[in-house]
Amino acid sequence: MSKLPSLKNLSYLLALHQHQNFNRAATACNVSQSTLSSGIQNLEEQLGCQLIERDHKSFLFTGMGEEVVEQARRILTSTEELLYFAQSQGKTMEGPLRIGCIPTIAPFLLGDLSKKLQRDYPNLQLNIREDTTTNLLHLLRNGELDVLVLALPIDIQGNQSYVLGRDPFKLVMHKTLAEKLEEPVQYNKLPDNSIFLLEKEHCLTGHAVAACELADSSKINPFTATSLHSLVQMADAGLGATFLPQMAIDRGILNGTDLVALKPTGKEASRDIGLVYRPTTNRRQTFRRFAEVVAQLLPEPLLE
Amino acid sequence: MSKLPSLKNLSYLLALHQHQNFNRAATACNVSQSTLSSGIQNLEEQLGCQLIERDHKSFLFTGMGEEVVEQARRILTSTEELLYFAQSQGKTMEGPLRIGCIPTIAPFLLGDLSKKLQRDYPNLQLNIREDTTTNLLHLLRNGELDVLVLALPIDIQGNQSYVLGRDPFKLVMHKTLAEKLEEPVQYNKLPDNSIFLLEKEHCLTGHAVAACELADSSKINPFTATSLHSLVQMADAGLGATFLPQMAIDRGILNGTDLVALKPTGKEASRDIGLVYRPTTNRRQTFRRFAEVVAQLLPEPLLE
DNA sequence: TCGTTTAATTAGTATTTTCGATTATGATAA
DNA sequence: TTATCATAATCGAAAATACTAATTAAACGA
Repeated sequence: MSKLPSLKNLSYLLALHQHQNFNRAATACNVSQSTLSSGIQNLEEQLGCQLIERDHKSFLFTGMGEEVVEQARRILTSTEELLYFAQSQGKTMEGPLRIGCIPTIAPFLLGDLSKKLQRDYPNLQLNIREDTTTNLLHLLRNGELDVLVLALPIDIQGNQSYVLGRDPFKLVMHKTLAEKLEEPVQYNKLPDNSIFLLEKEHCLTGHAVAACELADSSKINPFTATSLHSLVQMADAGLGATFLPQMAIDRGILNGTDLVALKPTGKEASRDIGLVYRPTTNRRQTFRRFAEVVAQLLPEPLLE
Repeated sequence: MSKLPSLKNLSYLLALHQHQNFNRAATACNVSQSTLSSGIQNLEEQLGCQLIERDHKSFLFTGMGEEVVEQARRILTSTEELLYFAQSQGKTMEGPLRIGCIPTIAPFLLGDLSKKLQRDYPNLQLNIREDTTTNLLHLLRNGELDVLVLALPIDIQGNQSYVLGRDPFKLVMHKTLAEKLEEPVQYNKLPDNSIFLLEKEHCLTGHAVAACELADSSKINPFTATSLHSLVQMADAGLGATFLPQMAIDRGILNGTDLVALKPTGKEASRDIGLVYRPTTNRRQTFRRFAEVVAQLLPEPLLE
């Protein structure tokens, strides 16, 4: 069996991929350009295939090169995790914690969360990324994030997860519109096209439609918003109603508006908030503790 | 950030864990005992924690040492996979393929399968392990196997899977017992304690009970068998009936007996045969092609 | 007590890695 | 056109490291 590529050379490859320039990559690695250059050549020789195409002056990663980069990133991440795990003697709630969170949770959770975590666990270094579910899962897979706070259920693609709590949906509309309605609101009392939702990239939309038994799509306005705040503004302008998560309402998203929140139809009109992490992690203890802290900030904590 | 541990030292640690002896481990690594010894010490220093307890003469892995071994095994496996992937230029159906298979599938599949694979893909080196579902999943996780052929549904623990085909259950009994029965067999026509099953370690048992709607446990004999062949012998001796997968019957497990196979109750009286692999694999193409070959050998192939 | 087996240690050697300087190539500006 | 700049590859010397053989020290069994 031929010799394994060295982690050092793999990290050179990653740096080169990131900086797309030998000198800058070398600087980032704290080595000379020649070291990095020969490291890459070495790697290509060991792997027996071309990773980058050199066309004098510049270069380009080959398809294989890109694949190797992906794989190498995972290997290096695992090794870094091993190192950190051992160095911290497996202690919980220490070291960097890279959290991914979706846009319909992040603004209503992370403020209080990071305040609390920084107070109670000063050795925990938080690093937060807000993005769509799909992108976050990709970053998790590649080891660029440690743990995700998402709305479930979703396809977690080979990761592990558990539910932290429930976040009820409320039907939000201008108070003048709400006057003649009683809870739970029957959607057929609403005019057609009067319910506004987020773009379908946001899982909130799907979850709300499912949980609130909003089968009658004629009530849904085809115009979609890009954020909860624009939904609020549209509703406040009297254009119609919308669904908002209780979390957002609790953090005052309706303050200064003339909107009221009503209970919608659907006996489980809520979304689940859950934690997702790689099955190969060695930080389950930390994630568990983290989960408990997050759960305390949810409208309906649900953690055995 | 401190320096990453080297793959070499990690492999020394794995060898030591495997051989539990510095000399033998060193020999296995093709290095001298002193090299391995200092490699381990080096590693302990880098990781900043004790991995093995030395009590003069002998040694013992610490808890942390065991954890590090687990993690290191994954890292090395990934790196080996990367190496092989690159060296084979990502070609499919080449190189070693380490297959795990359960005892109620293996004997009726692997003969034909390996013959076929060796003929069509001479560059594929098969390596087959037969064990229980639980053990196979553990070996898969640790990178000691590449792909599993199992009966689904089961908890695949963060792995990925798909179904290859269906394998119907048949109720097998002595022909004299079968004379007065009609298909599908109503279990209440059978005497109490007359159905023999495998030990509960075999998932076949659970699958059969569920799929064949065998709720009435008074029919099940508490004595359990350890292999399908002993079930056959017990049934042939007239002790009672049993469930066998169609695969086994097709490969002639009833030859030379006075047993007949009847259709049992249950509108989906069958188990699914599926493939399981790590989500981080880079050999999906190979697994897919492999799956197609396996599917062709199943009673009811089911692969889109 | 002596010989055996074990892992750690030591000192010398071999190998690998790294750097700085240099070269070669193309792009850009004068 | 020529000079200048930026890029990546190459080369030889220096530094760091990995490795070995021989030795030590401790434990065990005959």
